[in-house]
Amino acid sequence: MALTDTNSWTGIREELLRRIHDRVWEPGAQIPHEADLAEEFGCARTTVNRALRDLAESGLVIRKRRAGTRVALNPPQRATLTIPIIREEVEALGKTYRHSLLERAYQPVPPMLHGVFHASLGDDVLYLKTLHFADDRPYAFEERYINLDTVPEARQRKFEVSSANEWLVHNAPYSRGDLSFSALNANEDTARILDCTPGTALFAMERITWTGDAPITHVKLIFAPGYRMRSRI
Amino acid sequence: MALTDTNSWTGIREELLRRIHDRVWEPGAQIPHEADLAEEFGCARTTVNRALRDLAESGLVIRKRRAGTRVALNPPQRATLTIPIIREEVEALGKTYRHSLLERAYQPVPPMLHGVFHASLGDDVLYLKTLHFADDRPYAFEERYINLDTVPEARQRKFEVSSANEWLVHNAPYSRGDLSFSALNANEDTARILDCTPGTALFAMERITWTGDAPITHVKLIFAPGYRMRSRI
DNA sequence: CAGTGGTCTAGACCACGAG
DNA sequence: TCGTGGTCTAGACCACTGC
Repeated sequence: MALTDTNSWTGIREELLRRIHDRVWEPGAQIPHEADLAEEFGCARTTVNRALRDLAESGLVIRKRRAGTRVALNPPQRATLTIPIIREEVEALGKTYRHSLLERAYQPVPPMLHGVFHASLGDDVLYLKTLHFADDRPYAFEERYINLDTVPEARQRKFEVSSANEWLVHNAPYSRGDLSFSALNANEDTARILDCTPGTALFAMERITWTGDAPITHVKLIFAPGYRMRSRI
Repeated sequence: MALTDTNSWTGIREELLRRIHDRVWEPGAQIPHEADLAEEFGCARTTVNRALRDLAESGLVIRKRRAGTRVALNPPQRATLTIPIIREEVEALGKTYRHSLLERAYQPVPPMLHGVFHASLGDDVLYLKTLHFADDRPYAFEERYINLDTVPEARQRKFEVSSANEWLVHNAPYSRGDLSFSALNANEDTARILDCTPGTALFAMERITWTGDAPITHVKLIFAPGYRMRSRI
């Protein structure tokens, strides 16, 4: 009866979705085995598997060996957000990008990062302070620490032409990263740099990336007032 | 030479990842066809396909028919963030959750949402103002509009015991949602409700969910000071 | 222990889109 | 147009885990 192709895995996925939405299968209820569904749809079990795997990835069903597949009780709302390189983000807005390196220094690991950059405490890290512009207006302020144990080549780079962001993406691929987002009030310095009033609420993103167990870099990005991060479920 | 199983799709994925990280295949370069890789690893093409598909999903390679597979030039940083039901988020922190309904009213569609809730302008929407607590401290303040055309049953619900959030998740599954995150300064009202100083920077999330083309609900959540949203790449 | 999902195979046909 | 990825099949064995 389905209008969709029940022979393609996407078609099967749509039909399964429909049954979940229409409460043919209640939340928490177990749904038929792959083998049964395959028979019902007249396709190979692999195809049903593909459809169910996709639903499981989006969190709508929970699959366990032996226990079968159940409709999720509290379908988590998963959103994939793409964090582009700032230059691309700005250019996608139709604006002209440029950035300016405010500071470049070798510093001891700051206390905040001791737990993370567990490099020998005497060692220095490369500290970079960058301001990103969109059409000559401040767009985001970046503070970055680079682990020189992991990326020694960074010593040779000035990061004036291409930003550390881009250079690292191309030259020190990470395998894992921790992200966090928050809101903070602009202090005197930040306000001056981002050209706003002290106290203004600003959107901030922090990120640490790792290659295996070795931390590569820690970045804190503070966006100019009015920034919104968007995503779609 | 690889230490990983080269017969499992995850093993193959790790080996491909290694070659990308080690620059065996430069960014932008084309990598061998599935068939060649399958031969090299001594496995079925399907298995290589699975590994490559996974890398493509995470944005590390770009696949096109006829054109082959290339290492992405600017691997976008994709993060999957899971937005839980607030009650679960609070309980996961080991705190006690409760919520309090501050207001429940039928209102005309607010101007801000005219473009979205293109219901006949005379129609009312259900407006809800809720405060979420963690251990009796304000956790998040929620303002919500519910489209009664889409979810007429909401009229019957008081939303005092179970929150609108949970009720909707269970009773009006959405097919699509738009999310945005921002920072804002607490105004007098918000500050009073969230028990903070006016002007404090607060983290806010807005979400509109749809079922097909019909909007279900618009929510704006403003979190108490100090909130961080975390994610992992 | 045994049932369920997870994965792999070898082969086939198809759809897209670059050249 | 035709090479490349996308998908489907029928069958098999395996791994996990609830019963």
